[in-house]
Amino acid sequence: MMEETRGKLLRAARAAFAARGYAGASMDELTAEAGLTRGALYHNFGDKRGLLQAVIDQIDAEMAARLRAVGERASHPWRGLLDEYRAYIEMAVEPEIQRILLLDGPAVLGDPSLWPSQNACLAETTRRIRTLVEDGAIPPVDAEAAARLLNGASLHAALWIAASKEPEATLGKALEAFRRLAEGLARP
Amino acid sequence: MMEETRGKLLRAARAAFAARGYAGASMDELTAEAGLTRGALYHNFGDKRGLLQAVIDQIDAEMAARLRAVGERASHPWRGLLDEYRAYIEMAVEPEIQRILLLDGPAVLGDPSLWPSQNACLAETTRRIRTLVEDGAIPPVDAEAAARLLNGASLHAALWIAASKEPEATLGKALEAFRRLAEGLARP
DNA sequence: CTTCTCTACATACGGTCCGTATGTGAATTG
DNA sequence: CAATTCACATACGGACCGTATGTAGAGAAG
Repeated sequence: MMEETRGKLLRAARAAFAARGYAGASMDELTAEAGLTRGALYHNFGDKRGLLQAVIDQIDAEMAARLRAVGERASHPWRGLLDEYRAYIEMAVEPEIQRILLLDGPAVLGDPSLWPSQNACLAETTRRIRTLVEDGAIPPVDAEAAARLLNGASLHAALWIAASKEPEATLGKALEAFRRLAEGLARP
Repeated sequence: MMEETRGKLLRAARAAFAARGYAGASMDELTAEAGLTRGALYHNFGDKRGLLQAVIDQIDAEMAARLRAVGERASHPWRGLLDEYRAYIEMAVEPEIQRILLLDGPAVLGDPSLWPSQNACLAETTRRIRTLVEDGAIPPVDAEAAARLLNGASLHAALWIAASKEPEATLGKALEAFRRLAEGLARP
């Protein structure tokens, strides 16, 4: 079964990329870990970049689903936006996501918005901002531009937190500063 | 003269990293381009990462100087902040800076704020925000947190612009959204 | 039932690249 | 003038990626 092979390789690749980084991950080791050889890998994913792309698509989809769930649980649309970004930052602190999606991904594959996965995370936050504008909850703004900037801010916050000695305190500072910035969107 | 050798290698490395990316740049080619061999490189910079570090320190210092110059030319402190970030975004669109400092740098060396260069750019914008707070121009805010988020937003804006079909229009959208976010800092 | 083809991998090979170990000529020091 | 150090060159080993080739099994064709 080919689908099973792909699954095994994806799991092994996620673990290897997360643990050693894209450049440091050996395809021989990684495939052996999955009980296969590089032949299977090149047959299914084309090359090493293709494998990274597949891993990223998977992670991106998972993150977008988590974001949407968080946003939908919120009592108020504006609160939903803040909750989503809090969740985004917290996810971006996870080593696997940070290493693969935020550091290696852009370096190897270039601008995330050009990825085939279409960057589901970005689409999700863009959609939410657009909804806020359409509902009149915030003044008109280019939703994609705002989402991109807020995503960038969140991502940097996550790098900061991950490298911090006191992650909890740093998270608090980052969230407070983020709220201030986001409120710039809410004012006329 | 050792300083001259370092200079030659740094120039060649900047060009090679910018053109082919860190992973794609061959140290044999790069050193040959400088009229030297890998021996000189390992003697002066330790390893490939050390060379990247040196290149990044150089670029970072240049950017910080440019930022400071822009900020000081401004008529008003708040305007200085906006001008600085406009300049930051415009610099971050330059292929050399984007490729080396923003994409490969974090992937290879990790969080920029931990770099020996101390990230002069971040220090510069942090200093400017702190000044605004101390002068009472904006309400109190954690200057480092705000600077990190705004830098992250700018960086993402630059990636967006660089990948855009119509960079000028995209730059306009990004700057407008950025102004909105920054104004969140200015309100009580 | 036989044969042929096609698929999904495995194996083999070549070339590139990095880091280190070693060599070397010039400058410096005592 | 001998000895040492420095700044760089050369040589070597090992790892890794991509491709070319091999192969066992399944299904189609006749």
